[in-house]
Amino acid sequence: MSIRPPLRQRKRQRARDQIVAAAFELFAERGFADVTVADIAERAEVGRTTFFRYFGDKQEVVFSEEQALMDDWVARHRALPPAPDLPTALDQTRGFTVALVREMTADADHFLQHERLLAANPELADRATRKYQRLVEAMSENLRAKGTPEPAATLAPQLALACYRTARHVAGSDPVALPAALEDAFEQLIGLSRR
Amino acid sequence: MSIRPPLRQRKRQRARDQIVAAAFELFAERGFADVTVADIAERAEVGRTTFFRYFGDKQEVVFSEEQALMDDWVARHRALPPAPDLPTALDQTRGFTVALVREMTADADHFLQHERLLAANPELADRATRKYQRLVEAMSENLRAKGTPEPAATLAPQLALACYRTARHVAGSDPVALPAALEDAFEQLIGLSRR
DNA sequence: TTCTAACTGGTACTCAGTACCATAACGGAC
DNA sequence: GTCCGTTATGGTACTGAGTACCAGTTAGAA
Repeated sequence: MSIRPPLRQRKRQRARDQIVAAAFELFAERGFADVTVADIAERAEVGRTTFFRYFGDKQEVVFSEEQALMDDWVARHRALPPAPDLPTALDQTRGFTVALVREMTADADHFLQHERLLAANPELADRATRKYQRLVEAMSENLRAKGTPEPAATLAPQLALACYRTARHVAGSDPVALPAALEDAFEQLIGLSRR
Repeated sequence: MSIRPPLRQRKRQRARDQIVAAAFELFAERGFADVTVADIAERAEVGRTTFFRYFGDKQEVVFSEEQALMDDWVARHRALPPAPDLPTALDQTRGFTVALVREMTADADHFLQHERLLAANPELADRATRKYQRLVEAMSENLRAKGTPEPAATLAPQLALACYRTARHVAGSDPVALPAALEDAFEQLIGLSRR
């Protein structure tokens, strides 16, 4: 007896996959703004209503995969050892963030496709910002739970985000240059201590 | 002959003010989500079309005053002396940001009213985040124009934003505690150097 | 006064997102 | 297999944001 999930669940997954595939096809053809939810539903061969049952809004489908990844990384972050002060927390966050970004940019094509969508649609970039913000807050929450005092628990992940944004600016949308730029930004930040 | 602007311009300003006043009244009465643009237009005694001529969307009216303030602060930032390296840039940015936040929180009632709106409406908080991000980018632009090298030009303002967010988390929505919390966050950050 | 440009508000439209409902299909019971 | 409750589906109908267009009005200059 195989461990495959029940039919219900498989159907759900298939419908979801169809919607995502249809959406990305259409976005690539016509751009995010010129695709309606009805278009996506039609190509995915589901009702318009069904689309909204799987995704809260049109933007959400763009981040469907990222969300799962992020949840995974938050869980991994929870397993990290305690960091009792800011320098320790920052160093730990540095290692974690660099690893996260390396994974995010590992599939360069996928990363670039996503980048292009965000670059062409400010509303999507805003949504991405919101996602990052939530990730950072989850990291702070984890640190706090393991005894890192305030404001270090909040500050360390926020500083990591600052480094990430800086790297994003310096490296443009080059997925290869991004990890190195991120390391450099952290170097500059930590380098404040050796002066 | 007085230096008052021509009638056209005064009328424009009055219409704009009426819309803003009507909007904030209604938001206070019913909350942002339960007020339609048609409601605002009606109370302001203008057509629905006119509303959209003054504000790009319903959210924008919430930030109408903040936007003018920010433009002003960006101009002031442009007049700051050059900062040739990261420590200098960070120190300069620290002073600037603290002053900015002190002004923002000076009118405690106004600040709190705004806070409540953002707290109750995540979409508005997102929009605020976008505004901050633009402010930070403008600051980076200024630094770059005056010769601050990368990544310091990008990093310094991003670090300031990290401190601000940290302060926001620590101080909650207390406008009195916020400036002090911000100073503390900067202390922690700069304090990395004295270790 | 007259002409032009700017401003206005109305109509009509598209589309996102929500509420509701009747129907179909899964999956467990016997 | 049959029956039944739960869950998923897709359709209809609605609200409200935002856009395009247009005809009428008004400021301000000639």
